Amino acid sequence: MSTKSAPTPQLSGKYAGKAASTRQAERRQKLLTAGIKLIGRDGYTATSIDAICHEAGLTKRYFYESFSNSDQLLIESYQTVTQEYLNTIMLSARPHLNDPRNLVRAGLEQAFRYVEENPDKARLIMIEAMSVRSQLGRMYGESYNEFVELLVGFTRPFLPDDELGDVLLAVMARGAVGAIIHLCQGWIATGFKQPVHELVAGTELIFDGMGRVLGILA
Amino acid sequence: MSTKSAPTPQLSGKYAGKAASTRQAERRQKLLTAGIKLIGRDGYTATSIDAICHEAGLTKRYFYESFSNSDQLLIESYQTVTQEYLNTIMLSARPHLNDPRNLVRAGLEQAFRYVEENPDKARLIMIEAMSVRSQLGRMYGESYNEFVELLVGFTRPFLPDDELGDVLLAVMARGAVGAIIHLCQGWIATGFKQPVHELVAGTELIFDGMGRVLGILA
DNA sequence: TATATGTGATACTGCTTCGTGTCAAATATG
DNA sequence: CATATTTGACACGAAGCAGTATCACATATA
Repeated sequence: MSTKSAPTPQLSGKYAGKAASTRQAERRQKLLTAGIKLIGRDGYTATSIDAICHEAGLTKRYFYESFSNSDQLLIESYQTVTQEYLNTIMLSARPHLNDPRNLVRAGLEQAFRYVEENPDKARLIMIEAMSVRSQLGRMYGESYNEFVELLVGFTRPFLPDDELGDVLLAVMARGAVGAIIHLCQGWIATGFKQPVHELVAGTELIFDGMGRVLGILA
Repeated sequence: MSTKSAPTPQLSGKYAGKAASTRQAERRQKLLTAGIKLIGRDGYTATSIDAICHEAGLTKRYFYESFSNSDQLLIESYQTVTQEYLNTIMLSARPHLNDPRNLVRAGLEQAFRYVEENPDKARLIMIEAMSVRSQLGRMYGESYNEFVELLVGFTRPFLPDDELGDVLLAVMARGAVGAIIHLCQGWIATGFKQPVHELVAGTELIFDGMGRVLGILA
């Protein structure tokens, strides 16, 4: 009983041909995907942990293996989708880094198009995330500011040396982000009735005005 | 037993010196006030009907006398507070109806000041209302558009005959509302750290730019 | 005083969800 | 084949809340 006492502890054994860490990562990903889908489609408060597990084809045990509660999943979902959203906008804008007007237009078009093509994800990051934002004001200062940083980053190269002040520039950028988000929220809530080009054109005019104030455009 | 069968039904009797309808209206108002306070302070999902009744000094029976469920109360609270919010802004702006710059400044100052002075109410209409907005997209098209109408109404007198198109004007106005709301949301979430004058100044610049685009300002 | 209605406190049912625990089947190792 | 771990299905207790009902007390009218 002593010689064989520890019967080959077999830590991190394989199963289904995959290592334990791999399996766990896959489960986590499944839960995240399921959470994004259900929370975005049905709303955060209407989505139970059981429902997410069912959608993911797993059981609750594995939910608590990867997340401590449903807030955690919402936060992670929010960050994941927000990152994806910003990436697609950046990719659309990047080809026009030297032309402010086309830069704005390309970015805005993608900002709205993504919402139309991914309504659940958009609902998640633009509407449902508020449920937890009220509890975690931090998120507002973290993941969300990336959007603002993106905007300021695109703008700065065109700025004259006027020195308007970083504070005011930041406020304007946050306001611009708010304009886009708010228009998307209304768009989602009314079933995407308004054509995308109208939203883009109107938002372009707002950016146009800010460009003039900043001394970038005529 | 038949002559006195209907024992003086005594419909709508008095109590505590007040008519039945008066008493009921007072109870309803108490519940509304309590709901605004608690939902704004603790969040919609964290506020139970029992808690609202306790805060109002009433019992559940009277909650269901005036509202069919908690969603109803949230909607009514939202509409009440939104109306109050718009009224204070209008009152602040009205003295400057002939001067666009001061009109904008006065309106914006009040828009932010109200939030700082009534954080619970602001949280209610700018953050918690989203909880039910996702289910009732209608609200977005009703009570909320009053804000947009307010803005367009203030703007129209200054518009040249350029005819930019009502559609684009509406999109711009909704975007401007979104900018303000979004800035307020962030401001609330970060505990009102940023001084109000910075928010006003930055937002003023956005409106300034829109004014130029619309041909109102130089 | 007697009766009817308004009021407040509280109990109760039914439902849902969370978070944890149990147990048998499936898959690995020796 | 024997043993250990992983997995899935499900059960269970605790808690919270919605919505309704009950009962004693307060206030009105006759």
